[in-house]
Amino acid sequence: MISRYKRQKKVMVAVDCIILGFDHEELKILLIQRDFEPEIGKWSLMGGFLQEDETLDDSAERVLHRLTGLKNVYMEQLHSFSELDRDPVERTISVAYYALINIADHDDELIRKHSANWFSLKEIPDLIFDHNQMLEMTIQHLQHKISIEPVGFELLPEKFTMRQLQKLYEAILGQDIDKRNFIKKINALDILTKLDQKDMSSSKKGSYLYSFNKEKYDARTSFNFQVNI
Amino acid sequence: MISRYKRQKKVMVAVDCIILGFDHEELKILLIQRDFEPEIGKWSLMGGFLQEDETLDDSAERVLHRLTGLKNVYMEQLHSFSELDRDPVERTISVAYYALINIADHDDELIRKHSANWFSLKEIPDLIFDHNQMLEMTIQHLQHKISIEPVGFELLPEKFTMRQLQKLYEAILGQDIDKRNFIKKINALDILTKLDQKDMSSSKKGSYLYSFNKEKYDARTSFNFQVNI
DNA sequence: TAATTAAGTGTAAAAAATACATTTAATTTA
DNA sequence: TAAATTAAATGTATTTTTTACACTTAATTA
Repeated sequence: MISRYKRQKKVMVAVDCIILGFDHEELKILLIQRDFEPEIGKWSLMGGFLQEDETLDDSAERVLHRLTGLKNVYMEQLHSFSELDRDPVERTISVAYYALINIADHDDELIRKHSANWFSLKEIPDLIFDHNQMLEMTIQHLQHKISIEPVGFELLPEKFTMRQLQKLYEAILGQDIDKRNFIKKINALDILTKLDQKDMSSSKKGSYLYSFNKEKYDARTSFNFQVNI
Repeated sequence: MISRYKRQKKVMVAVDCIILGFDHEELKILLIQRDFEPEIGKWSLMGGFLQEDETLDDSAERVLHRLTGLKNVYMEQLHSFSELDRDPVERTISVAYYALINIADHDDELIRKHSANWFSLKEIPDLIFDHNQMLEMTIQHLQHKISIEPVGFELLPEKFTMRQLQKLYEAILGQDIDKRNFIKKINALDILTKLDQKDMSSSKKGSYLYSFNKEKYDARTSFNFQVNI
């Protein structure tokens, strides 16, 4: 009976990474310019093929590491894409992952080597295959995810100002938020540590720096953005 | 350069279906007893291999149809599983889908033919491979999903009572809900049509039947269970 | 020392969530 | 035929959360 498997066709499996960062109060995505066919010269997500000795998670981490030099980054599987003609060369299904990184941490050298570039979400070029669709799905997912988990901090440096945090939420949600209500809500969550340091770069007065307090977060019984019926 | 693809190994891709129904105030899952190796005799999700001429969605629909006789059912991709040894016969990645069906609609004949059975979520047997994990992930996902989309109606007959709807929410969320508050909240959503008919099977007084009103739902600007920051 | 700039702060009103118990409509039983 | 039974149907007061909205503060620069 084990021979049943033998009769089945195998397919190519790729992994594509939606790598997001936050810079100058904007969400940005890291794209590479392809130096190989098909679609040479066009912009694309960083991707790679699933190897025999790795899981999809492994594979996505490998792809991310190759472009950014980063490991142990927040990364999640998004969705698998399988339209028959999505890749014109050969039937390939692609499993998309998204990564949230502190944009300051990436390796500039590697990015240059891959002809990669950070793009603001407002000026995304035409990407190859179904990569625009993957990006759109990621943003939708992230808008939702941020209301149920504090994933935003993955995109910030360890120390950040309230303004930075608010601008990040605004960038992800695509809408302005009232400053006083935002601070009230964040404080109510009780997941930040207010530091004694100030960031002096943005104003004369300076603004206090905060850090995400994982202990406080883990101590919560629930993350209070959730919905009740 | 196109030859790059040629050097890549292909893998087996399977699709597994988590088929959920609602009966006797309980969430149930449809499992099959395997009549082939490996793990012959053990309970398992219904699955199949991705064919060359179909997308993953197509494949999942085919698998669902083979076991239930149903088409055009609510079904969504859940997650792709890829542990190296998840299938002992051969490296196989599996893309899990979940389907929500009206349990009365399935084809009994087909179910018998596949030695399939409905199991209450409280008495799930040990399943093959990582199928228990797939089921757990589905339930978690569904608990979340139901707070942002009215997917529950997929599990009910076209006409249902408020009590049925409440018991369904309770079954999915795993907690009791106050009857008055539940009705208040559902009515506030304004997505039901109250029918003139009563269901007389459950009480002497009878209880009014309702149907999901898709027009009303689509007319909403937002589904009000969502979260704000 | 006056002007500038972003940071930091509070309150009142509205909306939503929660806790909670009695009445109603029909059938069954005495 | 009256009384008992059963599940359906319904409302209100309290608490919590969300929203709208504008002035003061702390430092630097002119």
